[in-house]
Amino acid sequence: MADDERFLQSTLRSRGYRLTPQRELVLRAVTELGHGTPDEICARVQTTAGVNISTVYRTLELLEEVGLVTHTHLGHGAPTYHAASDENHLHMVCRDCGAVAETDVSAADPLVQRLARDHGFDTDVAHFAIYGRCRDCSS
Amino acid sequence: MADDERFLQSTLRSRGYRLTPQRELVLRAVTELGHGTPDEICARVQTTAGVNISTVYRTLELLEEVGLVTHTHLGHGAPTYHAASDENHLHMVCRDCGAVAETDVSAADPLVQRLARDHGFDTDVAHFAIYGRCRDCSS
DNA sequence: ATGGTTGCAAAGCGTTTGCATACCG
DNA sequence: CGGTATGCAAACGCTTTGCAACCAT
Repeated sequence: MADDERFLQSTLRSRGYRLTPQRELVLRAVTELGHGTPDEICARVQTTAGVNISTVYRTLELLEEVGLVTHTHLGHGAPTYHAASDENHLHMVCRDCGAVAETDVSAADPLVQRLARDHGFDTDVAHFAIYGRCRDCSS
Repeated sequence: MADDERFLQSTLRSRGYRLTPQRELVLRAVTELGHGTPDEICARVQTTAGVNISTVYRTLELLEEVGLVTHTHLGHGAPTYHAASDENHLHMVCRDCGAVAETDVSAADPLVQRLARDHGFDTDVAHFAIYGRCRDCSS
């Protein structure tokens, strides 16, 4: 049994969940893709095995609950999932061309600190994208 | 003819659009509500007249294009529209209890300036909510 | 009169759910 | 074996679209 399979199993079982082939496949797809919508993740899994889209949704929710994946909203469409092991980054989405750029979460440190101080709010900066106009579309 | 009706008419006509009763009604509903989803705006309009939900969607898109309304994503559900004349504010959404609090956009000034300097990115901070955990749910 | 605008109904996308079957532990 | 997890299909919430009738200019 591979190390990460064992890790996944213990993570799941400690919360009363079971290790299934589907759950391994979905987690592997997310990790390999880097990021993807439920649909993209499902498509990726289909290249090697059959997993139903409902199962992908249920599995992503479960993997998020146990802390192995997270999701981000880049716009009105489907959210993007990525492995929690991925370093956290901010997504900048251009309102005009739709381009998505990334930057370090530390750029938001002053905002995070201010919301903590003024409102006791514990911010997850990466959950929503930053919206605006990119350099190219500003000119 | 009322002043704001005249203003709406000139705003629309200068771009080749027409002034219709539906457009007046939708704009008034947004202004009076302060903020609302397309559905809520439609319901508000229904109290005085019949406007189809498709027309509400089309009208909100048009009013946004001409700069009279804007919308914000507070979560996975329907976006929230508000009159552009409303002062801009940030929405903080609690991941646990769902509470929505507001704060001034200036809280994000350092972030906005940094993205402008480092990436030439012109940020619309209010378009997406700030996600996290509120004071009550943090304890 | 002419072309933008509306209402309606149907289709669309992304997601959730009920239920019988399958299979993990 | 007991109960969780899956696949399937149907329903769901929100939004867009095609089209004929309507109406602002």
